[in-house]
Amino acid sequence: MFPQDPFSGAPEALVPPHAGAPSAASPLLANLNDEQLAAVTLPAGHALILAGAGSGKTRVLTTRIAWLLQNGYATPGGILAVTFTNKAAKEMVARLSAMLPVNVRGMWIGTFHGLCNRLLRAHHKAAGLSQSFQILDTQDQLSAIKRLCKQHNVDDERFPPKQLAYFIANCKEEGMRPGDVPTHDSDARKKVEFYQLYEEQCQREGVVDFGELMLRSYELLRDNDPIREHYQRRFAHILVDEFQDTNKLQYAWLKQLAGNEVNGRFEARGSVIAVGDDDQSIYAFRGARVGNMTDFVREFDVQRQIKLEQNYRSYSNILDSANALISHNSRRLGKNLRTTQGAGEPVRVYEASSDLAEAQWMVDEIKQLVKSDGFERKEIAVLYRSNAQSRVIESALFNASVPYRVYGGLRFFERAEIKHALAYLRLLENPHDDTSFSRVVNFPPRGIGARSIEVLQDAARAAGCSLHDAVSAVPGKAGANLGAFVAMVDVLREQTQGLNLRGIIEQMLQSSGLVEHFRTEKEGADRIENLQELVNAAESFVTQEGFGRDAVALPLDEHGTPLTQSAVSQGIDPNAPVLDEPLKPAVPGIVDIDTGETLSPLAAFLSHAALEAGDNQAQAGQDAVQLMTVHASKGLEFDGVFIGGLEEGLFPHENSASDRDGLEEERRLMYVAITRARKRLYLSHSQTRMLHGQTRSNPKSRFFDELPEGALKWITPKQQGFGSYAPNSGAFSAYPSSARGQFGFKSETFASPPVPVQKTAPSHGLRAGINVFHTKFGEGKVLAIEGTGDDARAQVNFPRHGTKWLALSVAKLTVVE
DNA sequence: GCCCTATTTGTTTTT
DNA sequence: CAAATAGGGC
Repeated sequence: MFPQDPFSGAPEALVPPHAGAPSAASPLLANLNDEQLAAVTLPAGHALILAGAGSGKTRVLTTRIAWLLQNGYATPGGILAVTFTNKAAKEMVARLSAMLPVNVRGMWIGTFHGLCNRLLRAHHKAAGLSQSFQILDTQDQLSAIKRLCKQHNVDDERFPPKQLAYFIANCKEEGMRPGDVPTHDSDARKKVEFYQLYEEQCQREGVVDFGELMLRSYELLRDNDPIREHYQRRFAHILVDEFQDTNKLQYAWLKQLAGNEVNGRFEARGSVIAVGDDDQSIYAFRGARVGNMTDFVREFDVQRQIKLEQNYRSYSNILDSANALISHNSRRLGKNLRTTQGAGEPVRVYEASSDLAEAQWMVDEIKQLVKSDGFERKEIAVLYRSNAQSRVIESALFNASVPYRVYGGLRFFERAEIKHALAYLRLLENPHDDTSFSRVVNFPPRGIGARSIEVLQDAARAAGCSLHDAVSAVPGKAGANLGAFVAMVDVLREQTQGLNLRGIIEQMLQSSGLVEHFRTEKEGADRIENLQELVNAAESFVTQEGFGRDAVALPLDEHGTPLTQSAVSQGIDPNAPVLDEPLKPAVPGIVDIDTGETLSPLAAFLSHAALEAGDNQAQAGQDAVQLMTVHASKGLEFDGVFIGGLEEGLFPHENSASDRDGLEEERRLMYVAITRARKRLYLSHSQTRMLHGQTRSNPKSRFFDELPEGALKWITPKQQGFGSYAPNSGAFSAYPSSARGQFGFKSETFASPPVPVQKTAPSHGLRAGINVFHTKFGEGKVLAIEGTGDDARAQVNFPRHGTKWLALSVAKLTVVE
């Protein structure tokens, strides 16, 4: 029944006797349906769980882990759970700790890249890396590539840096080193050559990109028998979330952890449970391979497949629509969602005359939902295929004074000032990180221009060393300036020895001159605020998230002695599992459980910053309508969902509609969008749409033809002369009577339709400190005013777009009270 | 070395 | 239409 010895270290008797037949009624298993119960209590062995949208996938995954622990089938150290996003990983940890009083830190729960990072830090020598290697994010990678292009005079007409970055990432996802890439033509040869150069540069600088993180740890496992054996023995239970999104390399990585290839046949040791939904695979465009699901079944000789088809989310009109739509895809694993909820409201479909009218219709319906049906605004989402569509909707929502929140955009650790600060910190850890060096060598400006840097780069290349080491070879004034910079960083490194993370960052902010620089710069106020926020982020990283899942920071008893896991458990819950794993005492710094090697708090924080870009800080927490792309909505659910722009060329998108695979992915995307809705679903398309500055008119999406007529209700637009829905007829000049005022008018005067652009504003009513709204940038705070009349300019800080100078004669600014 | 203007180029996105 | 970038001028 159990082909391998899956519960390594556990006596055979502990293996549960049957699937789906738990012995005792455990509170853990309460309220699970049969399918879910079967999945949670699967016996040892590999399994594929096809989890439809809204079928309680995360719950099954976490309950499975808790069940294994509680019944002693596994110890925390024996569990590896891998997800794609930090959000999903966090969610899993949170739910798990709510279920069990177990120290979740012993478990390896995280993203693919997070776990790879952990693996590489623990075994950096075997992986050929320094322990303090830095992680390049996409931005860093691109600038590293641009630097390399310049150095080698690569023709960026023929080989745009972006394309090279894409090429390299692709090769790595396919598991190919430069030597493995086929070179048919001279272009391919050139690219591979460049790939090789890039690899050498990264190795020299001690940095790895995201793809490298995966590939390097894959190779580590593949080529190092003792390490692979160790982890294979250790991780008796491997659980993979969103399996349909794994790429080739990630699957290969999992196989390394799960077992060995013997005579061309894969023999697994541990027990792998893959959870996924082929119908929700929407990332093929970046290398995800749905085919991994069928490969998994074949190569792991999967005996058990469970389909979770019971949907707990949506009414049947919504679900029927989703089912009908997705049935038009070929090559599915086959799955049909069902619900016990009633039909619910029909799916409303609206045909608008223009994108403006469409947005206005959405706003009207949203207001209706909130007012008459008692929907919370944050339970209503507007989904669209591409980000460009959000603008009209934002503006319509704004004009109707409906609070909203847009997802997507710059995230915290991606902000320029934060990246500068991080670059300084990285130089403390690793002076040879040339990407970081280049980023801050002249920021704040210290008279080191492009010319000086060129000389330095030539010197570095000639000597085959890092920019840092080449500084002494640069003569003259340029050399002196460079020397001063390097000396500053070196002094800073000395000064911060022994300081805690907070101290290090604060000292860095001073010594680097960053704070000083932004203080003198007019737009600097909020940047300084962000830098302060970085200190806070570091602080909370150290304390609460506490070296987080990586640390062995144990709760202490009253004598300050670390508690063992079983003591912790017993102290909290008499029914808790007894897990007598010996634990190491809490130490400052991260202790890898296996190697005992420590990583400095700073190094840990830096990888955290690279691996988790942070939230895009929009005004969170408010009861606001949620705007996002369909991609971003995956995994979320809302009471009411609007899907706009359902036109040929847009959704399905023209760039994807040419081949069948592309079209099927678009259809899955639509499927994901539909299944986000719990109670109400609204679909719309428009006869005309502004795109790239041109009005285009596209026929309505073919997806409409694939939905069941019976579940739909077509709404004919109201007959309207120059009515409120006609474009440019005033739909957007009706300013709200509530909290906002048109710029240049006193708040009482809104009712009269103001013109969006106020040419002359003798007393414009703007002053530093008040909040304004801009149709593009959203809400922001006025920092300064300059000039008068037509020349008047205002400096405004927008949370999502940074600080801008806006000419008041041009910018559409509205005062927010 | 910085700032301003002309040109270009427009999916989806996480790590 | 509008953001990002490249190149020219100071």
